[in-house]
Amino acid sequence: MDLETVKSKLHAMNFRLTQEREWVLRVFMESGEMFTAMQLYDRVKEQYNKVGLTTVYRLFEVLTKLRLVTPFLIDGEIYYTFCSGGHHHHFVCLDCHRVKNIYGCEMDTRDFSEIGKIEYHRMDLFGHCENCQGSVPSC
Amino acid sequence: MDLETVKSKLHAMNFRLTQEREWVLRVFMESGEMFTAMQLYDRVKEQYNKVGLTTVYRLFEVLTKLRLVTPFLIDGEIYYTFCSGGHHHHFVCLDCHRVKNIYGCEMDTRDFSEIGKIEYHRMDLFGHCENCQGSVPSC
DNA sequence: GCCTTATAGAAAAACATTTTCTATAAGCGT
DNA sequence: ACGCTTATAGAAAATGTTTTTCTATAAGGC
Ligand SMILES: [Mn+2]
Ligand SMILES: [Mn+2]
Ligand SMILES: [Zn+2]
Ligand SMILES: [Zn+2]
Repeated sequence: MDLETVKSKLHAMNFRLTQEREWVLRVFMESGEMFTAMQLYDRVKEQYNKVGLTTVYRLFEVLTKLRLVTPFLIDGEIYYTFCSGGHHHHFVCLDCHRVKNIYGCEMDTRDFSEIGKIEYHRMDLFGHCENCQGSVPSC
Repeated sequence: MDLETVKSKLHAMNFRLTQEREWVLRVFMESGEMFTAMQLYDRVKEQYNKVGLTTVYRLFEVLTKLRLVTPFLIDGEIYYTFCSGGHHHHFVCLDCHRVKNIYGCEMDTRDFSEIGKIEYHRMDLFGHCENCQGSVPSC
C-alpha cells in the first residue's frame, strides 16, 4: 500500500495527513520492520526531522482505527508493524524485527464451531531471518 | 497440571511456594481465564486473602521463566493465562476472557525454510464462547 | 484566500511496572 | 522439632510508558 492510499483512508475517517504524519508514515511503511513508539520516534528523527513522541502515539492510535497496524507483544514491549491488504500471517525476526507477510491460510479449512464463534485469528511465526543467521548477527 | 507439579517446577529453579503464591496460583490455575495483574489481584482478594500486587507481578515473572504462562495483548492490556503441557493453540472469548486450548497443529506440515529459521509460533483464535453467544452476554 | 477544526508538541497527569528496603517465613539440614 | 540461610512479602518510592491538557498552527474544504 502506498501513501496516497493511506491518505484516502485517513480522509475517509476525517483524519488529516499532516507533514509530521507523512514523515512518520514514510519511515514506518518503507521499513518492513516493527517498532515501539519510542523506536519509531527515534528513527524518524534520524531520517527526517524531530517530531513529537505524542504524534507517534497518536498516529498508532489512528492507524489502529483504520486497521492498518498490527501490534505485537515481545518481551513486555508493544511493537507495531504496518499491515494492509487481505488476510495474512507474519514471520517476525527476533534479531532485527523485520516482518514478512505469509499468505495462504489453512485455518479457514478447519471447523471450530464447537469451540465458539470465531471473529478473527492470528498466526505469528518467530525466528531468525536469512540476514540474521550468520555467526555475526548482521541486522 | 496440578499445584504439586508447579511446586516441583518452582523448587527445581530454586523458587519457593509461599502461602501467597499458592492462593494466587489456585485462582489462576482453576479459572480457565486470562487476567491482567490487577484483575488477578482483585480475584484473589475476593476468594482468599489480600495479597500484594507486587506478589502477583512477581509470580507472573516466575511463571514466565518456567514457561507456564502465555501473554496476550488485548486492547493495549497485557493478559496472562496459565499454560502447561505440550504445544497447543488458543481460543479466547472476547467477552468473558475464558481460554480454551486447541490441540492439533497444522503448521508443522508446512515448509517455511525460505522465510527463515522458525523458533516457535503462535496461533490464537478470538471470538465468542458458547456461554457468551446469547442475546444477553452471560459471562 | 478564508474559515473551521483536527493536529502538533510541550508540559503535566495518569497509569503500569519495577525497585528498594526490612521483616518474615519457606525449605533444608541437623 | 529447631535453627539457619535466603528467597519472598508487601509498603513505599522510583521508574518508565502512555494519555491528557492546553494553545498555537496548519490541513483541507469552500
Ligand atoms: Mn502484515
Ligand atoms: Mn494454553
Ligand atoms: Zn533478521
Ligand atoms: Zn465467553
